[in-house]
Amino acid sequence: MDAETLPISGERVAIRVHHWLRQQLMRSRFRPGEKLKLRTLAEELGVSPTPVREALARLVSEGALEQVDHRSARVPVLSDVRLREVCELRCDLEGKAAERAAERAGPADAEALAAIHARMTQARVEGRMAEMLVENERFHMQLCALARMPVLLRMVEGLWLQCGPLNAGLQHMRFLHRPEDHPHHEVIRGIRQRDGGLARLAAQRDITLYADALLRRLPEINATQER
Amino acid sequence: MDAETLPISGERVAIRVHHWLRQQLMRSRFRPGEKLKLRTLAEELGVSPTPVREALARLVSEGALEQVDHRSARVPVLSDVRLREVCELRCDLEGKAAERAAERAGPADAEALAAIHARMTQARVEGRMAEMLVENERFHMQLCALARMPVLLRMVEGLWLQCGPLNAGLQHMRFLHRPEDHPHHEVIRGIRQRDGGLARLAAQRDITLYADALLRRLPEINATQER
DNA sequence: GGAGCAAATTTGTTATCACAAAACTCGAAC
DNA sequence: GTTCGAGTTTTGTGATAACAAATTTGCTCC
Repeated sequence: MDAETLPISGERVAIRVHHWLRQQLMRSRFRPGEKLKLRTLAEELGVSPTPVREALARLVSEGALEQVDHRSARVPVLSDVRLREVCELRCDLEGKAAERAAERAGPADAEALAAIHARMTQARVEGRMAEMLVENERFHMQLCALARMPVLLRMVEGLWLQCGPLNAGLQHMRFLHRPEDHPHHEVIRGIRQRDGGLARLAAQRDITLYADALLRRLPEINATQER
Repeated sequence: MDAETLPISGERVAIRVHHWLRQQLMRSRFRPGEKLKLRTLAEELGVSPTPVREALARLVSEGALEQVDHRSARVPVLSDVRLREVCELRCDLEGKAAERAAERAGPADAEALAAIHARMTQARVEGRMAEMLVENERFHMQLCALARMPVLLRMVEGLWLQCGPLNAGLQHMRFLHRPEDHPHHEVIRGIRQRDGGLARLAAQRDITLYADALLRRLPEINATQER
């Protein structure tokens, strides 16, 4: 489950470091406000500072990290209004993606989506929360991929990355809804029935529920921030 | 008007190179499909390859450049469908920004916007097309800034950057509409009257007209691509 | 003249080094 | 006990060099 070491995938070291850091951010390894130190990361990964530098620069450009005092990079501390903005944009963009996906996806795509959701539910009931979060992300990204809008997909990935460090606060959260009431079910139904409006509304409801839960937890999450 | 040399602004070399490359892309200095070579750029700017590398990596992450064969970076060649997608997303996001700006901006903001548009019109009638494009970009970015949504602003900047290399094709284009019919006027009116719906529709009409004109020119623009 | 292939050159990647600025440490003074 | 400051350490930046992969060149053979 854990991967303290660099993934073998990808050829260039800088790309591998970028993926690794991305994964660590989505798994909330770093707390909001924490500074990421060049040599520390390089030493842990067994590489030189140069590719780590490139990876950090990319993450800053993607909005996953923020530059502080024009020197070091740190995990952003999301304010209440900023988290609301990210979630509002996710509603717009993922809503559009869901609608387009319903128009373009075939039956096999809908079943693949259902399979992902099933794995997610299984992980949740068995208490493997980290895995649950991974499958949830996979569900949303797969939905966006079905819309066949690569620019939109990239933007949604960026928005997810900005929320990543906060997901730790969801690990110990109670169920937001009973399994059979999960909004994903209606999303899947929208895809199956090629009902774009239904898929859009369901996706937006899913995000809204997530946002509300996160906003309630935000004060205590930010209380644990570094510095 | 021209700036072959690095801007003095910003402290770090990598940041300056990044800004410079961004500017060059918006001014269509590089053709679609052109490869950007590390040592060539570094020599031209009188710096070492290291900061140029970081700048290129950032631009790839922003979608302004694309990685080819996992090695070099090149200016993307926008297909018809991809340009449509970018413009559709611009419609959605800038439309939302215009609506929010109308709700949040004050009278002084509206006049500042009108002043930018006046400078743009002046530049256009006097044939200074490059300057016209700069002022047009300033108008749209200022509009997004008035919405006070920093995440949205960053995403719109990214979308503009992807269209930047194509703007050369607009330099020699006929007027899209008579000056008094320019959609910007209705955007400004929407801001003045705090009419979010009007501002949104006008902004979207502006983008649609731009997109249609660009799509007509796209074949000949892509015909001049490199390699 | 064109195809194939090897040498030479170009080009991107990464590690190392020197440097400057920021952060930290540790006393001393009040 | 707190504050200030000098010296040390840490940390990021950018140039350089070594290396590898890709590209180009130029020659031969058909």
